[in-house]
Amino acid sequence: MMAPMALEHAILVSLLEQPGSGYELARRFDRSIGRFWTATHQQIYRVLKRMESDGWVIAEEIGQDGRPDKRAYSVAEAGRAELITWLRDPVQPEAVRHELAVKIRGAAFDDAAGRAALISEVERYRKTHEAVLERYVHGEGRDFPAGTELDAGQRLQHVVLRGGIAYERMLLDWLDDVLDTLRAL
Amino acid sequence: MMAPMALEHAILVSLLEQPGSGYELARRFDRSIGRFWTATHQQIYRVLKRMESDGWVIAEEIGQDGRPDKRAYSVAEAGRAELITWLRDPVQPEAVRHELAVKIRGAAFDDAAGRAALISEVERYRKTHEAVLERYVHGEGRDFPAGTELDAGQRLQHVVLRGGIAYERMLLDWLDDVLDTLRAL
DNA sequence: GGTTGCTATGCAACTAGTTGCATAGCATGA
DNA sequence: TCATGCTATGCAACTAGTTGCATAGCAACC
Repeated sequence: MMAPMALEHAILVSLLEQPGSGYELARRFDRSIGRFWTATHQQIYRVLKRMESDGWVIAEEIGQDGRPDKRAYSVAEAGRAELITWLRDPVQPEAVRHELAVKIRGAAFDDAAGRAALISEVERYRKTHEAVLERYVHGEGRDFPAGTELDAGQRLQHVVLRGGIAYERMLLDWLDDVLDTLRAL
Repeated sequence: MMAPMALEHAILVSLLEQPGSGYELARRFDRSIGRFWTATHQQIYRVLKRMESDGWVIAEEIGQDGRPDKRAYSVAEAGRAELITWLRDPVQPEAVRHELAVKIRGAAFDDAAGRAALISEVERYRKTHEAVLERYVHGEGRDFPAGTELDAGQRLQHVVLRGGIAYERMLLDWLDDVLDTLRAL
């Protein structure tokens, strides 16, 4: 049945790192995991139901004080086996979707006002990514301080974070190049 | 009606750069445009039909010698107006989907054989991106030789290509980091 | 005369992901 | 007591994209 369905596998990895409820997963998908996979809470709940009925995960109702009850999920043996099979499949070539690049090439067909608007937009976009980089670098200093012994899982998390940092730095440099190019038109 | 539907807009940009048939567009989406937006020929034909019935593009049947006839599309006024409106909308925050990063974090839950398989896979992945970078650099030398006068459209195409090159270089460096990390586990 | 292969277009069924909405528990403060 | 806001879960309708398949023109080669 082919290889896709990466959301399921991202959830398996996250639940293996730390079991949790759909709500907690949704919040992780807004932070750490969200760096390389995104999903809404609706989709997460839907997929968790399917994974539960496939026997990949096990749910446990947990009563809580001072807040609503929750269903905490953890990975079952079948889920772990599925993950390991998937890990050994080749990586799918990724579907590129870079809207900003489309807009930059599209700017050739807009007038001076449109190009000015695009410059503002690129500046705004750059600011949001500056903030993202700052957040990553801060997280790196907090979670992986120099000179600390790290286990395998932490070293793998760290190398993925370094990828995010490298990406954001590359992006900021390129956005400067874009701004120079747009201003020189 | 919100802002998404970027495929339509990528097609508009491509047809403004150069009118052409669905087949020709599909080939461009395998090369230049494919650098920042992907689509299958089935989807392109489907979307072109919709764009035609919305009056964004105009089709012309062209009889050809030595090969089947084709329907050549060009952008209508309504399509150009739509593109310009879209260009001025804010860029949507992109949905990140980085399967390899999921697999790297997942490797913490696999055994030595699984990590060895991942190393091979990363090496293979690295080779394909080496080839991509080479292709980009070659294309840059061919299309944008140093010291040439470029018009606005070409300068914009060039800066987008530079982004692709910067991305691939960053990626190759990071993959080396990943390989070092995996081997040191 | 048949096969292979590129050009050219498309339908149908499916999967994945988005958007809008709804419900409910419980705490805090006005 | 009412409003606000966070925790927590979910349904329904929709849009976008994928996959598998089908058809046909025409050239070149065997």
